[in-house]
Amino acid sequence: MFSKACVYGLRAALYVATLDKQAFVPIKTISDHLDISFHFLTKILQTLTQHHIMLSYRGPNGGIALARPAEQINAIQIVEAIDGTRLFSDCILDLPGCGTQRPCPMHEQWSRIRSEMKHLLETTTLAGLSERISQFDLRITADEGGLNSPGG
Amino acid sequence: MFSKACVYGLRAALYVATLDKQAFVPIKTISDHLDISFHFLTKILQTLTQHHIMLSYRGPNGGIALARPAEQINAIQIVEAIDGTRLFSDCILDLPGCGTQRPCPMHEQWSRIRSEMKHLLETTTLAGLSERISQFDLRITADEGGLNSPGG
DNA sequence: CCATTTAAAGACTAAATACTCTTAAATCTT
DNA sequence: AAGATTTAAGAGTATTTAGTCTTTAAATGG
Repeated sequence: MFSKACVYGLRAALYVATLDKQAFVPIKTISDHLDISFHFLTKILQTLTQHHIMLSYRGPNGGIALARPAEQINAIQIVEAIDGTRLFSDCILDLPGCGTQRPCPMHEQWSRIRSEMKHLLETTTLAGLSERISQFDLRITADEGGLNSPGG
Repeated sequence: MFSKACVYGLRAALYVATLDKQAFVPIKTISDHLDISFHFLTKILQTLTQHHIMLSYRGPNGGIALARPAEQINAIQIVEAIDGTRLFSDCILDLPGCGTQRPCPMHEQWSRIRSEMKHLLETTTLAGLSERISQFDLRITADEGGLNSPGG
């Protein structure tokens, strides 16, 4: 579905959102918590800062932070920054120029699914996800329990 | 979304369905029409014959054919044969064991989309697609017009 | 100014995907 | 039996994605 980089980007951004601090969070802290390769995550977050979704700051007390309130960052911004927009535009049979003018036989049906997928990602904000996490003790790590569990 | 192999497999199976013949169609014919690498397509169709979705026959007048009526082959059978079932089971945040028991914060919403996607592929038969193609002169090739256009 | 902490940048390696090529095996025609 | 046609099988190559490692640059604190 999404690339690994995209999934890691989503998880990392969401993790920062759950901390709900003004301070910069070191990437090492995030990579440790989410069990993602530090160097790989650094690259992914570089992309997000280049797309003005996150801010970075070097040196002691540096790290990364959300570029704006979590209410104003939605999943699709992250997905499109990392994986591009092709997922939401390409024909499922990969035919160039497929559209209402010259549709493939699955165009109509697939467009519907794609729109719903896009709509979901557009209406899913980091704030919403973060709230859901704290409310139901959901998890964004690969470990056993929720964020508030021992070890989490 | 789907791998190239999967997309080619779908296109090839659909192409065979549109021919609506009992005869075996040489893979070369299909690869020429759909502009897919012959050797690559051969491998993909091998997978489909191994999954009993298509039949193959060697030698002159040989080729491949649908293993059963086009009404009984749906898109999901082809997708799962080539790309596996992970697309319809994996967590969107790639968390192991994500499910109703230990959901990730997107689990509920994503499951809905995934179900719709799966349902669409389950109810999309080669017969249905084939009918749509002939009815509206839709295309499964990368060329300009529909199947009945000059050159098609 | 120097050591330390942090991200940025870029080269490098590994694995997965997307092909290509060669040989073998089955089948048909003559 | 010989030769042509076709898929099967498997090795080989290319490209993309994933991940590692090293060096550089920015910022802080002493």
